[in-house]
Formats: sequence, C-alpha cells, structure tokens
Amino acid sequence: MTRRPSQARDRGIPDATVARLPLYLRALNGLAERGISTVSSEDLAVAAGVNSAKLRKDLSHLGSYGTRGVGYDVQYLIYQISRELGLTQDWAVAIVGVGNLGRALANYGGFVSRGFRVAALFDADPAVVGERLVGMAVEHTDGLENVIENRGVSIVVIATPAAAAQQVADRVIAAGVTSILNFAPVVLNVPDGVDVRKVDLSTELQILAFHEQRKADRETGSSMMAEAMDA
Amino acid sequence: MTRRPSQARDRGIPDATVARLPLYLRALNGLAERGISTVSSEDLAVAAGVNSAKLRKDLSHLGSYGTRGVGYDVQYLIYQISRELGLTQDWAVAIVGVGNLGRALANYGGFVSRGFRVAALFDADPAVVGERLVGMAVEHTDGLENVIENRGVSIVVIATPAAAAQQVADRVIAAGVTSILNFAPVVLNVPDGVDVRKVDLSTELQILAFHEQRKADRETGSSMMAEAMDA
DNA sequence: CGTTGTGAAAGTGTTCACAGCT
DNA sequence: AGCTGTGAACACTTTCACAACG
Repeated sequence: MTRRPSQARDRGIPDATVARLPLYLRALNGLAERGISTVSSEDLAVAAGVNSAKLRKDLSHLGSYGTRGVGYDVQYLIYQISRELGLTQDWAVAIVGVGNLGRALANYGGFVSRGFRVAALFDADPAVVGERLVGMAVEHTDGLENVIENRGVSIVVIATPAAAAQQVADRVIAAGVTSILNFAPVVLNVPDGVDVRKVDLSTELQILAFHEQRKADRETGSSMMAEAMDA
Repeated sequence: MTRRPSQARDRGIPDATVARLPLYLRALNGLAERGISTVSSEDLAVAAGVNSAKLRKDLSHLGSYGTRGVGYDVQYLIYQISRELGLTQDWAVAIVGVGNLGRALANYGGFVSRGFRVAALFDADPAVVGERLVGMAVEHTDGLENVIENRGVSIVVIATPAAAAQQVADRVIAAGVTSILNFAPVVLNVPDGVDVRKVDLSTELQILAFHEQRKADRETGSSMMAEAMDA
C-alpha cells in the first residue's frame, strides 16, 4: 500500500483549504439568501474573512469554476463545494453523552444546516435514558454497537465526561466508525484511518489568555523591555 | 517602528506552539496526579499525542527547562507553561447568551481548571434573566458595558444566535474587551488588536464528512476514478 | 476592461539527526 | 549512557504579481 505522508497528487486538496471550505459555503449561503447570484473573489473573501488570493487558490483546487472578468456563480459554487465536502448525501450522526453539552449540540440549529441528521442519542445514566429530545428518545450506551450498525451511523460526537471518552471511542471504532468529533478534554488514542477532531473550550480560553497577557505586557513597561531585548 | 512580519526575536512564541501548550499542560497535570515527578520528552509527547521532536522544539521556545539525560520536572514545567499562558492570574470571563450552549459552558467543569472565573452571565430574553446558574443570576444584556467595566471582564464568550453575535461583539469591544471566543456561526468583524477565536460545530462536522467521503470513495470503485482522473 | 487562475517567492511549521550536556 | 536543545532539511501555507482569458 503506497502511503505518502498524506496529500499525494491524486486530487489532494490541502488540509488548510478543506478547513476553509465550510466558511466559504456559509458565506455563499448568506449571499444566496440576499438574492446575489454572482460574486467576485474579493467580495466573497471579505464575506468569509480571508484574503482574496487565498480564496482563489483554495477554489482552484476544486476546479475552474469562475469566469474571468466576472466572478463566481453563487449557486454553482455552493453546489460544487457541497459536493466536495460530501454534503450532497446525508450523514447519520450519533451523540454520546446527553449532559448540558450534548443537549446543546442536539438542539443546535435543527442539527446543522444540511447534510447531517441526528440518528441516535446515548447516555450511560438511567435517569436520562428515555428522555425525549429533538423528537428522539435517549438510548442507553449498552446498545451503542447495535444502533450504530443498524442505523448506518458514520460520525460520532463524544460529549461525555473525560473519563468515559476513550472507552466510548474504542467501542464505536470497533463498531466501524471512522470519524469522531470529540468534546471531552482528553487525547483520544485511535488506530490509523480513524479521524478525530477535537473541540476544547479550555484550550481556546488559554490561547486567548496568552494573547491577552501579551497585550497587557505591551502596555505597561514595554519600552523598557524593548530596549533590553534589542541590546 | 520596526515591524517584522510577526514573531521577530523578541520572545515571539510561534502560534502553532501556543496552540499546543494547553495540551501539554493537561498532560502534565495528568502525570502530576499520578504522582510522577519527572518525564522525558518522549513520554510527555505520547501523553499529549504529538511527536517528541515537536514537543522539545515547542518547549525550547519557553526556555531551557529540561535536564539532559533526565527529562523535565513535571511541577516546574507546569508552572512555566501556566506562567507563559497567563494562568497565574485569574481572568474574568463573561458568557453572553444563556441558551443550551451557554448553560453547558457555564457548567463546564467548575468553569475550567484554573485561571478562569465566570464573572457574569447575560441574556436578552427577559424569561431567562434572573435565573440562577452556577451561583449566579443571569443579567440582561442592557447592562453589558457597565458590568464588563465594573468587574474587569477581559474575555467574552459569545453563545448567542448568529443574528445577535456581531452586535454583542461591537458592544463588548466598545467596552474595552479585546479577547472573544465566538460560538455563533458568523464571521465577526473586529478592529485590529482584538483577538477572536471561533468554535464551530458545523465546520468541524463538514471537515469530518469530507474525509469520511474520501475513505468511502477509496473503497468503492477507486481504481475506476483514479484512471478517469489520470487521463 | 476586470477578474480569475497560478507560477514563483516568502513565510511558517515539522521532522530529522546529532552535538552537547548531565 | 541517555536525553535535551537545535541547526539544517523538508513540507506545507500564504502572499505576490501578472499572464491569460472571457
């Protein structure tokens, strides 16, 4: 099995680009709602909060979908990006852990725009099992493997306490899941071929604190420091 | 004013490194709890899920805190990283928007380990205002500016619906806030000097869907596609 | 004309591999 | 003897600037 680091030439869209496609898609949907049918890279870039050269290079990885001198057709670009992201099919998502966060996720905007469907909710707590949420009964984690296979769940969201997350991951991976979105503050150990994305509130706050501290330092006694550093 | 692109020599820690420090800190806290007092870059790297060369280079930006032939002192490194991240002081955080997500955030682990304190909760809905949550009454967003200034809030978490997010951002920035953690699915427009970090469920799911689709393509009819592509 | 698509340059991040220290 | 700290090589990403084209 040829295993180049990643990317390869075979239609490889850079990771940095993939991470921005959802952003463009949202900006395009906003334009479409306002009845705009054509957009230049400059205008779309502003709407998405990036610079226009980057946007053009990103889109060029998908193909040549623009018209020189004119711009991009909004609807057509929405379709192409959706297609590339795999949103033209519906993905069955299971949420494991129905605490505050799990509830928030389940309720979040009809789950999310298009492309995803909450197919199951799980919790280990018998007091929560049976509760109805977004038209769906919470099931006990005992049934995890069966339900995942029967309902074709391909993406699992882990919103359990940290202590339970690795065990949940092991079980859903054993059941065939290869995409996990992890909200628990632990590093999941997974085999090759399984994608994990992590969302971590405390990490984000700590990064903000770092920059905030920098800004504070710069205001008090900064010239002193600068001189000492220059020497 | 000399303005090298960014970084410069003046103590500039690369962004990529800053983003990993919280990870190392968590891994170190785990080791400390298990009574481990010294750790090698290799072991710490495994615990944090990165490779050891990267870990060593990251730590080298903070200073020379290891001992050759031995490793790093766990407590000392915890202190140095905490210091660098600005966690040796307490940051007052305000959460705006007390829906499902806001509640989840407010309840999340006593907010988060150390360094942060929920100083205010705001909502625009009179039905929610007055409700008590983590020992704190939800206040009306009318008082945003006053409360931020009086309680020294320096980080604001926006957990409102998309439509309200920009307006909230404008107001808290006018009140002096320069660090925002945004959970609303919009690109916030902010002036220079204000840091925004964005957490976005639907973006994360879309990125997973992209990779999931790739994996699926590779299993079915991949050779056919590859040939068509090569031509 | 105006705007895309893209080579080339610049900048940033990661990994290798080993000298240097304990 | 073992492990850190780091130059040098490599890989990836962003930005520039302009030729190509509708």
